[in-house]
Amino acid sequence: MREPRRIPPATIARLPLYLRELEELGEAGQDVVSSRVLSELTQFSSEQIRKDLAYFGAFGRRGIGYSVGHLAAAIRRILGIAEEPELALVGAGRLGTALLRYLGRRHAGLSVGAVFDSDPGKSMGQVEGHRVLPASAIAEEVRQRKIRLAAITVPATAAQEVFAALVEGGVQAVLNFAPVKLKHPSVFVHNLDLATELQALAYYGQAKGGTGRERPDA
Amino acid sequence: MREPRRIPPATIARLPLYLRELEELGEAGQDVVSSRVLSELTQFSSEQIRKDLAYFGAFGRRGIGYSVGHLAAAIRRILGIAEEPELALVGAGRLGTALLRYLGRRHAGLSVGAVFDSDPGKSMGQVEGHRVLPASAIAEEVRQRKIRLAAITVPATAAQEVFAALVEGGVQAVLNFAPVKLKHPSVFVHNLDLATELQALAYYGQAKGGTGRERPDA
DNA sequence: GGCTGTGAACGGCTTCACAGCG
DNA sequence: CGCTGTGAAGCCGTTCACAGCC
Repeated sequence: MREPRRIPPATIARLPLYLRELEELGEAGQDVVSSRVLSELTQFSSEQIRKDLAYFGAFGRRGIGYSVGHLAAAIRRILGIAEEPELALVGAGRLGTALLRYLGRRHAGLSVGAVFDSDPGKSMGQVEGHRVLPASAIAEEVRQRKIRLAAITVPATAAQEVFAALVEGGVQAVLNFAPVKLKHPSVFVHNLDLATELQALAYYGQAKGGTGRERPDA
Repeated sequence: MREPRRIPPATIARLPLYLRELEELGEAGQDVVSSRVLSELTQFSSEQIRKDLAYFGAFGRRGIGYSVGHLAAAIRRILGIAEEPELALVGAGRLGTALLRYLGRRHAGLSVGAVFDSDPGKSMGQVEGHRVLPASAIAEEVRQRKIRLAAITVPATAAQEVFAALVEGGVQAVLNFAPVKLKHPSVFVHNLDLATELQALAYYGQAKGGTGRERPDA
């Protein structure tokens, strides 16, 4: 079975975590790894790991395990980070800068294609080594550079407008940190509000609330 | 049916989003809201909203809808943010500072109880109006102030150690941004690696990858 | 008539059990 | 014998359909 119409989103969300462990194993000199070992590292069941990978093909060798290097390369291809796609970042505030640092420090397979900010002061300068363009240039710049990925780290009031410009420029997938639910029929949006995450966390911090188990999805 | 043993995590994750819309409705002067209207605002189905709320009791009036104020208060109680619990933040870098700003700007129902950083320079100063304590003080400070919630925004190498100190201090729930999978049998952990999120996003930014639909879980 | 609350049906993800190779 | 790959079963959350109230 190769690449059915639709892969479970839960599977896609786990692939980067497998990749993270594979890269560590590779740096440690490991050539081969079994789903059992990956299971211990990631805390996902070994069957689940095998099933996730099987959606995309047969990468392992029976009786042996998976080649660390080959599997990592396969996951990068699947995720589309093998060719280092460019990311557009809108909002060069604290959170945006934090993201730029993350990407600069670790090699995630993503490059920063463009950084935007509506603040003229920031628009003139540089942030984390990237030139900052004015928000008014979003649509054109994104289109010209054929950027498909974007992250929005602007205040709530600006998010909708910025999103429209990104969509106009042809962006295909957006990670939105602003506390506004963005939606579009043909663009993938992942809304990730940090305040909301903390509020959900609070539930599990209550005496009676949490069972002590880890959250199953993350 | 009132408060069964275990509430679906997906339900808990949606409650803050309902709350966000309820607060906006309240500021707009709305007294009553139907699950239909909440559905349009949040993009979750009205049945799902009703079912989520029904886990905790019957808050609505048939034929009328839900009282905006009462429902908001109920959700705050359920999440445990009615009494404004304190949060411990470890790591006063870019991301940590961004989080502090988020919490300062919006009233999320959480207060910042303590901020820690291993950098002596930061430990002496203030960040976003909060005094920064040395990482060595984590366990004792958390225990003394009875802090149950924590966020970790430190580099990967420090995360495990910091986590151990928080657990020692008696923390009950942790939001971990470091690219390390933290786990503990009696403490709830939500691992949220931003680089990982971006890598998963890349999948949906591919030509063939995404169907254009929004991610169902967020 | 409108809207909530909820058992039943449905669907999708996970777990189980095992067949298939090395 | 070890480990992968996979149909089948189980489970959990969402959707459906409707009863119950206002």
